[in-house]
Amino acid sequence: MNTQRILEDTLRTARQSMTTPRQAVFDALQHHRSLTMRELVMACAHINRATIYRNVELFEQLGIVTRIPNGWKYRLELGEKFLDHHHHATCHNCGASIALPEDPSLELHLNELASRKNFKLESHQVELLGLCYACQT
Amino acid sequence: MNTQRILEDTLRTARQSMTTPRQAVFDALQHHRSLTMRELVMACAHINRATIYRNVELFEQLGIVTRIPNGWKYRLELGEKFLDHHHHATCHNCGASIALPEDPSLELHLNELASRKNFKLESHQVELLGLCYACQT
DNA sequence: ACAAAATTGCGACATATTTGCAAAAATAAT
DNA sequence: ATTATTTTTGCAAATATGTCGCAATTTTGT
Repeated sequence: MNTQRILEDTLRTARQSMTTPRQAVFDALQHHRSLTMRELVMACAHINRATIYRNVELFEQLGIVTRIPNGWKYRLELGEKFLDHHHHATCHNCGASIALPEDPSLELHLNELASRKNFKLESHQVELLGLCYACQT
Repeated sequence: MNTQRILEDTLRTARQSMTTPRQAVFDALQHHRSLTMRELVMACAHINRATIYRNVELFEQLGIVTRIPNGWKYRLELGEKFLDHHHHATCHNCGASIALPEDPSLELHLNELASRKNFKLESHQVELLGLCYACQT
């Protein structure tokens, strides 16, 4: 099933309208792997900033978009409906955000950690911080 | 060794002065387990906001303070000089930040994940998101 | 107690995010 | 296809968060 279809279905199911700004936000994220809020606003020229913020929040609730930690800020990425679950490493020299391969055993591990505290796990974030290969010279 | 002593030694070793604002920031964090920046500013009444920001940054570099992820924001906590390394779960109903027990095998796991990508790991953040026990009713 | 060095407070600025509300667009009904 | 209803947008202003230069104050080393 193509991504456009998933987007439309997700919105319809949640009884939300499909609008030009929403399409623009989605397109920008689809074309750029990940963006900061600022970059997203620039990528969606002509669309009001407040509208973008509101739609990012909506998309996050619907699982269309995920905020990934990046230092003490965050970046935006399409959610698991579109991209496989994964984590990121942030290079604190060049700032790059590197996608890490899926690791099922890590997921199991976190599930177990949560259940030991009677915590009902719904999602999680892992961020590795250090130096990417290129910056290790 | 008591915490006050560790604080003073850490500052002295780094050739930084011990001042009233720095003591206040440290005390606030020691008494409240974790605080948002806003809460810290309120807890340190009479101390200038810019000074608090500057000292938090200094403390972070010296390992006195750590920023822990809390949704897409962060909270401040004393660092590993004072508290054992641990992660947190955030309840997205009541907002509570729950400290999780140390888990050495999780640490190993993350080290391995990093080395598979030739990434030089210096630190990491793990945040579980979901419902705390009290909010699961 | 003194001089040198480090730190603070202030006020202004920059950036990020949120809000109320009237206008515009999308959806549902006819 | 047009109209009525509901949702969403744009705007402008408010709030929040973080940063900066610099003179005044505090701390440190002698």
